[in-house]
Parts: sequence; structure tokens; C-alpha cells
Amino acid sequence: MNNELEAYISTYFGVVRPKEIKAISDLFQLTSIKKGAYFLKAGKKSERLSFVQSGLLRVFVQTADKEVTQWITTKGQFATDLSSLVFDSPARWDIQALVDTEMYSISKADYEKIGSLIPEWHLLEKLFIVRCFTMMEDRIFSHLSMSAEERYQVFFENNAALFNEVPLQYIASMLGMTPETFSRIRKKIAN
Amino acid sequence: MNNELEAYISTYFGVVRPKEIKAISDLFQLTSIKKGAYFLKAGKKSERLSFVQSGLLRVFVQTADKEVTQWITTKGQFATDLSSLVFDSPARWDIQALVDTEMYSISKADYEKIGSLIPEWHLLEKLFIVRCFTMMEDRIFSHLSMSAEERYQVFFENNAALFNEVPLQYIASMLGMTPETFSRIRKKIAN
DNA sequence: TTGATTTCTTGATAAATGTCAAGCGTCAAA
DNA sequence: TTTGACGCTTGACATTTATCAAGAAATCAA
Repeated sequence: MNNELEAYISTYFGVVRPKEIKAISDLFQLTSIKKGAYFLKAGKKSERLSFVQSGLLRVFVQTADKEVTQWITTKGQFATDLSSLVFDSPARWDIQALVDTEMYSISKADYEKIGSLIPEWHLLEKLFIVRCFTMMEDRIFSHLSMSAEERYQVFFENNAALFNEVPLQYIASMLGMTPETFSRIRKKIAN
Repeated sequence: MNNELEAYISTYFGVVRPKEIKAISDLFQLTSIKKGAYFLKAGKKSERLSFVQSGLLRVFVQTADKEVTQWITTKGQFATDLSSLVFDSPARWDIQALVDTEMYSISKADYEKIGSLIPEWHLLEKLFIVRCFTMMEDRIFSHLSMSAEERYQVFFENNAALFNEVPLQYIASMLGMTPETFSRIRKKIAN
């Protein structure tokens, strides 16, 4: 399996022994998904966990009156509906490829095998999820304390490249504003 | 140790064997904290994980221009700065008792012992944190898709009792609005 | 390349929310 | 009982953000 995947496993989960990294990475398959195709449909069970190798996925949900983009998954990030994967509940998000996308993907069954391969796996996994939880705390804080313009600024500083790669309306939605507001903020900042 | 704590351990973590529940609960101490006292100070390391048995804690942060309430912890909920507890990083939140509060509290050192007492502990812990993560997803979604009034309604439906127990300004803050907006929403709904 | 489609921008206006200041009620300490 | 602190409400007004509609720009497919 691939060096880049092994780097993810090492970086995100802190697995250090090469044999173990190899054992985990062998459970992943490199899979491709075409632009517009769905990695996950809301209502279905999430059967796979994936790490994006190249390309982009959009996590969103269709509400009665609008579509809400919850996140855009970029290279190196994981994609799944975590609660659906873990609890076998119906997925709450649609996940769709914004461009042709390659990812390292593992089935739920194989994912659950990792625990028996690596003694401290559930601990490492816990640490990974705590990091995710902490990012969510930060994101909530941004909505409690910042204006739309401030949220734009912070996100742009950390994700500038994304602004050339996806329809801006999706970034607007995931920052909690309309495309028009987003556009006006950009205009204001440009001057 | 106490039946109520054992119920939390059973409910939140899914520990089933009575001996194990007992072993875990014995590591907790019932501790009291007076109204206004701090359970955690931002910048310090979070050394304890606690479950509120009675009373209320407010999780907040002081920014340059205002104080932001991130959460109010009620009976049965856990209190800590999770990332600080897990990674030994400085706490990002202040946690202060809103009223005299009793909680079952465990030190980080004892907490980390649980893994050696119960084989599947890290798995159970993971499931617990995934549930927390999912709640954060929902909360972010509420900020991406709902107005202040809708957030008020949803929160009120699920936490009506809290409205008689804490200064409403704190609820306003944790829902991402000013006390004045909060007050006007209440007036509107009353009519 | 061209036409169709989608996305982005802009203006006008409306609605939601924030800010500031004042006043009122409640509660507890003096 | 009074006084002061605190929290809530209200009004006037400002600012932010959303909505709607139109057109410009970019992208995609034939």
C-alpha cells in the first residue's frame, strides 16, 4: 500500500511501528469517485471510512428550504458520517465528490479489525476523535463570538487554496452565510 | 460508591458487568464546589473529569470584548476541557459553578487507569466521545441553518427547566445571541 | 468555438440582530 | 427597611445579514 496513506496513519493516529502501519494500510483500498458521484447518501448507513488522497468531497444536507454545506473534505482529511459508521444509524449527511476524487477507503468490517491488530488502537482512535471534537468546539465558538466577516477571514487564512477549487457558495454555506454576503465580504476585503 | 454514578457509567459508557462498574465508580470521588468557585481555569491544565450530580457549571471564555458562554453543564453531563485532559494542553475554557454543585470527579491519573481495569474501555470511551462529536455536529448545523428564534425554540424544547435555574444571559450567549435579542424572542413567543 | 448552464456579483430593499441607554424588579446585605 | 447589585426588559437606533432580481462572468458540453 501507499506511502502517503502510511503517513496519514502515522500522523493522525500516532501509530509508530512500521509493521503495524503496514498492517493497517493493507486494509485500505485506493478507490476513485467521479465528480458528482456520492460517497454517502443521507438515510443510508455509512459503511466506509475514507481518507481523501486527491480531490474534494462536500458534506451537506438538504433541508426543506435550502441545502446546507456542513464541511468540505480536502486532501488528508477523513470522510464518513462518524455516528452512522460507529452506531449503524442512518447517515445524516450526503457526501458527494466536487471533483474526481481518490481516497483510501476501508470497510466498517475491516476498520473494526484494526483493534485486534494493534493493542492500543482504540486509544489512538480516541485521541483522533478528541482532536475532531476540539475542532468542532472551535467552530461553535466562531459562531458564538464572530461576525460573518471574521469567520471569513479566519477560514481564508487557513484554507486559502480552497477558494480557487470549489464553488464559493459552498464555502459561504459552511461558514453560515449567504453567497451574496460572502461576495460582498470578498469585495470589501479586496479594497 | 453511589448508585447514581454507577448508572452514569452504565448509561454513558455501556459498561455492563457489575464488578467493572464498581471498579470504575470506586475511582471517582464525590466532591462539592460552591457557587462561584472555579472547577477549571483557562490556561491551566485540566486534571480532572467530572460528572455533575447536582447543580450547574458554566463553561465559558473571556475574549477581548466579551464573555462567551460555550455550554452549561447540567446533572448527568460531564465537565472538563477534553483536549486539555487528553493532551495535557492548556485549558481553553473557564468552568465555574453557577450554584453549589456536587460532582463525581476523577483525576487524570485514575482516569487513565480504567483502561487497564476494563479490556474494552477505550472502545467504550470512543463511543462516548463519538456521541459528543455528533452533538457538536448538530450544534454547528443549528448555526448554519437556523435563525436565533429557531435556535431558541429548539433549545427550549429540550431544556425548559434550565430557564428557571440560570441567568438567561448565559443561555443567550451559548445560543449565539445577545441578551436583548433573547428577551425579545421570549416576549414574542409569550404572545 | 458557441451556446447553455452555472456561478458570482451588484443594487435595492427588507428583515434580523446588535448596541446603547434607561428603567424596573428582585434579592440580599447593611 | 433601605440600598445597591444584578439581571431582565424595553425603546430608539445602527449595523449586519438576508432576500429578490438582474446582469456579468466563468465553466462546461456539444
